[in-house]
Amino acid sequence: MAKNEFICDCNVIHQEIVDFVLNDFPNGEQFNKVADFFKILGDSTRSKIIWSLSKSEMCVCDIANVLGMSKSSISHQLGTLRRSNFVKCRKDGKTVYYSLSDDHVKNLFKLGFEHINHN
Amino acid sequence: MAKNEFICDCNVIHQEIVDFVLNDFPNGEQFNKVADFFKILGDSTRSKIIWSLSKSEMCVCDIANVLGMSKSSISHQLGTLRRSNFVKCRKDGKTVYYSLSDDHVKNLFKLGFEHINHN
DNA sequence: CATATAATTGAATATATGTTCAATTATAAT
DNA sequence: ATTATAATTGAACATATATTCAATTATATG
Repeated sequence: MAKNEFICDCNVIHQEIVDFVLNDFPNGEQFNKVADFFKILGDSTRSKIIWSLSKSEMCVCDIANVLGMSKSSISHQLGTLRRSNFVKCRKDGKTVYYSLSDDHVKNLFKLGFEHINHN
Repeated sequence: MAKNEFICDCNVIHQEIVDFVLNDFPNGEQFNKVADFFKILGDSTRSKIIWSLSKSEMCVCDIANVLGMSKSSISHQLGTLRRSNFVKCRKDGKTVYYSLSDDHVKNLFKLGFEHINHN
């Protein structure tokens, strides 16, 4: 009994195509990682933060003012961005300054912007 | 009264930085579009579908078999991908064949994969 | 026409996620 | 020490989203 029968009630499975695609199919963990990576960019608040930091290093308060949002929500999002290595921070007295981790993110983000303005 | 006072309880706002960043800040709609764009890629099921379609045109049933998921859930996700123009489809009899809309998506997706394998 | 099947759809459910609010931490200043 | 403030944190809440299930549509075939 083919494993297909558990999943599908079709007769027209193109087995050779299924096999071809499955042949070098990355493992699930790979897909989770890519998805998690893109997910970070998939929120307008975070994308505004990334845009802002691509212009200048900023403290939490600056970002809150630019976005017109509470410091708390910005801080939560910065935490998310920090944990997924999109941004880094340095502390100076009571103030914490954030900046983009590297240009890689900046470039990919720009590609996204180009994309939406092209279509 | 500065508009800041509504948002922030800080004294150390760097007004010149805030102004500089606000100077050519895209409107909210732009950020929504970019975020929505990345959000589509930010799900492992959809990223598996995109990977699969980057290998070959496939019918719904083929994809369900490759991913080991129900036809219904795949069809729902294909609907999402179709509505946001990531994939296109053609009908042949009872079968619907899906493929990627263009190489742009494919390339951006590959960048994501490269990214996670570099860090 | 009646039946079979590939695919879609809508409703329901469960889970994930973003923001708010209140409390807390860490640092500076008096 | 006490007070003030920039930032973080956890819990609660509301919203968004992915999958399942059942029903339906569209096409092909006997």
